[in-house]
Amino acid sequence: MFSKTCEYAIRAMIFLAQKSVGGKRIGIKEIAKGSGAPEYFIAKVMQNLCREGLVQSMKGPRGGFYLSEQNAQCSIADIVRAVDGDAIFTACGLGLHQCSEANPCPIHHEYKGIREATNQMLESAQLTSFKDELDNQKSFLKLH
Amino acid sequence: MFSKTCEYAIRAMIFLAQKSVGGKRIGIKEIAKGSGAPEYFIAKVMQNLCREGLVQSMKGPRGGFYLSEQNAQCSIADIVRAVDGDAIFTACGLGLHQCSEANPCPIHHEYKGIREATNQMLESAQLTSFKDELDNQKSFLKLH
DNA sequence: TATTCACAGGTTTTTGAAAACATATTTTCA
DNA sequence: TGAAAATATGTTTTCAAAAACCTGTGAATA
Repeated sequence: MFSKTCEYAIRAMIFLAQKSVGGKRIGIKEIAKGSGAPEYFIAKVMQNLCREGLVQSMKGPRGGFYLSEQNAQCSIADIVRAVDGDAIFTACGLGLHQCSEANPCPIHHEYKGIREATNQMLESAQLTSFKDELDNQKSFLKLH
Repeated sequence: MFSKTCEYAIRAMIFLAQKSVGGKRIGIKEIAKGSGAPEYFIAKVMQNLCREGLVQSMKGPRGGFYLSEQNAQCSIADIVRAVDGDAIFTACGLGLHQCSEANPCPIHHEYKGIREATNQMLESAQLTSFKDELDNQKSFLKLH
């Protein structure tokens, strides 16, 4: 569904959503550990997300990454768009570039339904909504 | 959604479903052209599908690939399983191996709904059902 | 029965995502 | 104000999927 990079990004952002309360900064090492992603790799991904404004960062001692109030409202869909682009929201299931409503591939209409359901799911999944479940151990990011 | 290899495979099988009527054999060159896949690459994919029994083949002059009656009943899901394995039918949306009903990731329940809808769509999409639409130009495999 | 056609299948090459590394830059705080 | 901490960024390496190549093998038919 998502690229490996995107999976790392989503996990890192959810981890941040749980840990970065009140603008608290979280170091890249802790993020890497908490999201189960390679440190150097997730560092680069976080930089990109930072440049796109989905997350904030601060250098220096006691620095790290953190979420603004607005960032906490962002959805999984926002992260996916930033990392994987919008192919998942628009691309043909069979990889046909010329597939469209007017020129549908054999599974176009069926696939469209799936795609729309996926879009809606990803758009409505906000980072804020994950914190409570994680805190109450109703969901988990890693084996505990 | 699918690997590039799998997209080729699905397209090739749909192409076959349209062209191989009454057990008529279709050469690999025509399949490559008709599915828009690299010739040598799709040849290897077809061999694998043949070994798994999803398609039949015959060597020699006037040889090629063809679908048995039973093969024509096979679904997109069957092809996906043969090429990409069943990860798409079971894997966690965030790529967490330990994610399960008892140990759900933050998007587990939402994603499960999508996955089940996808499964059902792929299982019910049989090759036979595509031929008519393609013949009547209600759907297309390539730009015409 | 020999020739030719087309799939079978092993090997190699290419490509791009993923991961790792090294260095620069910025910020904090003693 | 300088040392240390932490992100920023460019470069390199690794690895697997994708693509290409080449020779082997079986079947049809003239």
